[in-house]
Amino acid sequence: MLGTLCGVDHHGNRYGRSEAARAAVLEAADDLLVEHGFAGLTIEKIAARAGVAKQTIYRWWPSKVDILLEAFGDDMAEDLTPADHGYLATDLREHLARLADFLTTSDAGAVYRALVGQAQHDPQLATRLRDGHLAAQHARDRLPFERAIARRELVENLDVDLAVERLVGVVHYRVLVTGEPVTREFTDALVDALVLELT
Amino acid sequence: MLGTLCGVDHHGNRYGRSEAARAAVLEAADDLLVEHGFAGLTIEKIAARAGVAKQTIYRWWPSKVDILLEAFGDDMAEDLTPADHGYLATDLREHLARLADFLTTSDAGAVYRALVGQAQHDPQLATRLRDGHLAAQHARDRLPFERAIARRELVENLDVDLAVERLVGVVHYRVLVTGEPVTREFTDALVDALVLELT
Amino acid sequence: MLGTLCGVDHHGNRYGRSEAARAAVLEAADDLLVEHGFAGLTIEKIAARAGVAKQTIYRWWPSKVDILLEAFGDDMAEDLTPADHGYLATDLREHLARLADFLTTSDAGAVYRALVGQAQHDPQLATRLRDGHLAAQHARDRLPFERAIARRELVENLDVDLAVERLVGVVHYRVLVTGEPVTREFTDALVDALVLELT
Amino acid sequence: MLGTLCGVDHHGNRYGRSEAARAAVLEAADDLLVEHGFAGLTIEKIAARAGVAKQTIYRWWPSKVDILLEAFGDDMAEDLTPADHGYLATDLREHLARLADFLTTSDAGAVYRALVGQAQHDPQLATRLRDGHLAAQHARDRLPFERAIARRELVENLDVDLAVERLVGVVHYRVLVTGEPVTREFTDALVDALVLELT
DNA sequence: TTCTAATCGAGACGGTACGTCTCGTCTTGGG
DNA sequence: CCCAAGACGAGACGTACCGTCTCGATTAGAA
Repeated sequence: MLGTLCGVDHHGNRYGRSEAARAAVLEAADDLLVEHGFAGLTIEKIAARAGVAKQTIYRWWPSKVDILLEAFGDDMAEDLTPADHGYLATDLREHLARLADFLTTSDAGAVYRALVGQAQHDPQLATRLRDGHLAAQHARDRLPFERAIARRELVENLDVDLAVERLVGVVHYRVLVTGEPVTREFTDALVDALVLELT
Repeated sequence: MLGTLCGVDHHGNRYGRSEAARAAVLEAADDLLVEHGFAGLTIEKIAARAGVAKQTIYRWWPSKVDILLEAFGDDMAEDLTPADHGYLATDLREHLARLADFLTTSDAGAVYRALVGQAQHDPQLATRLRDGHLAAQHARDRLPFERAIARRELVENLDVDLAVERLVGVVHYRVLVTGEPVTREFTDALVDALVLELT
Repeated sequence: MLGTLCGVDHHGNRYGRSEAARAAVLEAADDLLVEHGFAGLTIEKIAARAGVAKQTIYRWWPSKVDILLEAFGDDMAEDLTPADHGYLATDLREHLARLADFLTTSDAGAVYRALVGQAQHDPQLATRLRDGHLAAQHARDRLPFERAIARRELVENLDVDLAVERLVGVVHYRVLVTGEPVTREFTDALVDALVLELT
Repeated sequence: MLGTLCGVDHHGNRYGRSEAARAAVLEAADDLLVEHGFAGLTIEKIAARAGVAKQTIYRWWPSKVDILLEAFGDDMAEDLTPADHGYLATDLREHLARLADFLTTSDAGAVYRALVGQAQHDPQLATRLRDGHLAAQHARDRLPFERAIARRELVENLDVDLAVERLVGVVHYRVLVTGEPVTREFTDALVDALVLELT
């Protein structure tokens, strides 16, 4: 949030930027990405759609991926924080199903896939994505395991990072590489196999 | 190979294309991708670097990803066909280590990552990539498991596809998403956990 | 003239530029200058009006004044070459009336006035205008006097340059500075006074 | 003059405008015109150079030519009021020499040339220039002739306007169009020829 | 041997988007 | 009420590539 000075609808002043313009740009970027894909997402079209001058975009965002990063915001944290059901298997089943849903059906997931795709060509974006979002998400992904360890459901010296990657990685692979559907049956089977192995 | 008619250095004839031009384009594309990244890979620059007219490129390749796909060629099949050591664990350990090496260090791996990245923005490319290369690779990835089933090392009704994805997917996740190094220790641990679980 | 290769209607080739594009640009520039003035004459609008890409303009003309200079072309030579009536007074009367008409009513005159105006801010344009057109026009302006000297109507040691400026300069002053109409009465009076003085 | 309230150095008060800001703007405009020419004279740069907000300029001057007009002020009246020597030839020689000097060497002359140049693209400016300065100057230019008529040096029914233009116009032509130097010899010759013809 | 048709290089063409610049307007907090 | 500061919508600037086109030269099998 940019502070109380920015909430008013105005055309700019020396003490703060236009919140209306900022919101319009983010929404336009989101819409255009979903409608026309990453290639169809140009600064020119964002500006036109948002009813905003190009210069206003360049003033606040260095590139279109910065717009997407800001539009992406905290969607991941909001949608992908695992709930605590008291059982590891249940926690993981729910969480992985949510992850699959997020990646394949949500608008935020579309932005995420575009960003990860672009990160293959842009090492700087890759770094920012990892530091800004993936690290935090990884910490959230660890929670079910850590809770299970705390309640003695799992052994203490478990390699939690590896366990997380063995779930999350497989789902990502389907989404990003093979493109096969990620059904509830698939994620449940993935979780069950792992939980069976670990306990 | 395009046959004996194409090998000569010439500026055109009515029965075949210039093999020299074809090779120059593929090499220029490869070089530019490695040097300047996917964004710096333009038809204009490929033509200039290859000493070839733009029209010659457009005549034979619909887009720059087609050039990359052709440059990518059968590198994957050559580098990533699993050897048969007689033991599932050994086969998988070797294969996964090769995969990690291919993805992170080889030129072909760089092209592969660029193509997968671009496929996030280009569903048509995604389809071609899957049909043309990923399906074949998946079949090769299955070989160690199928051989283990044949020699009764594994049960017959094993979900081989799932097992493959639980190995390959995790490595891809590290390479494409988190960017963490994929060490031999990591791939061995991945294989050992799976093999222990399945046998 | 650009040679026989340029007359064909095409979209460009390595041996010549598109005459159609060139003509469209010059005509569009002329039209826009007359309609919207020099300030409303932008490369963007010329391109749009001419149905031509901006790059095509930048390829051939360094700036919009170069377009005007080319559009101006040889209009001055065509319209302002004094005829020979055998009498100094008649020659000058006709010539000065033509000059007034050219400057105040013709499209080429509008371009000329814009160029002279712009030359006040652009010394390089001033030089090109003088070397390219004004010098030649001055030579033409001298013709009636030189013919009169040849036929002994005027003395041999007459300062022809000064005489020319005393006619042409006054007309320019009205057109460029005071904006008063330049009537036939005015130009005739100007000529008569001078001729009376010289003979 | 704007009164005693305006002389103080302040950042705003409710009774009048800042004289300091006004003077800074005029001086900055003058400097920028001389240093970078008319094209380099932008409201943005004037504001930056004068240490003044753009809005302050737009509040008081509709456009940059208005600033120049105000900066131009009464320089013409001060420099170009013909003195009375008692002889037509002397009056005119002095006056025309002063005019040439004013147009070619003074700062005010540079502003004048820029304004006349811009007036070729801007009919409104042309009108204001004529009504505001040129008419008054023309009246001053007539003075030597009117004094000569009064003292019977010239006939009463002389076309004074034409006579003025035949001197002033030729000098303007050299300055604005041909760019040739306007020497004392030239102006003297011009005057002498006219005076000889009229008397 | 000459003819013919496809390919080659070169590069001009109409476009689209880029990122920068300046315009003239607006909104603000302080004097 | 004026001032500075500066964000805003607007739109032109000159550049880079896009994908299409036209051209003359090159080439080798067919006539």
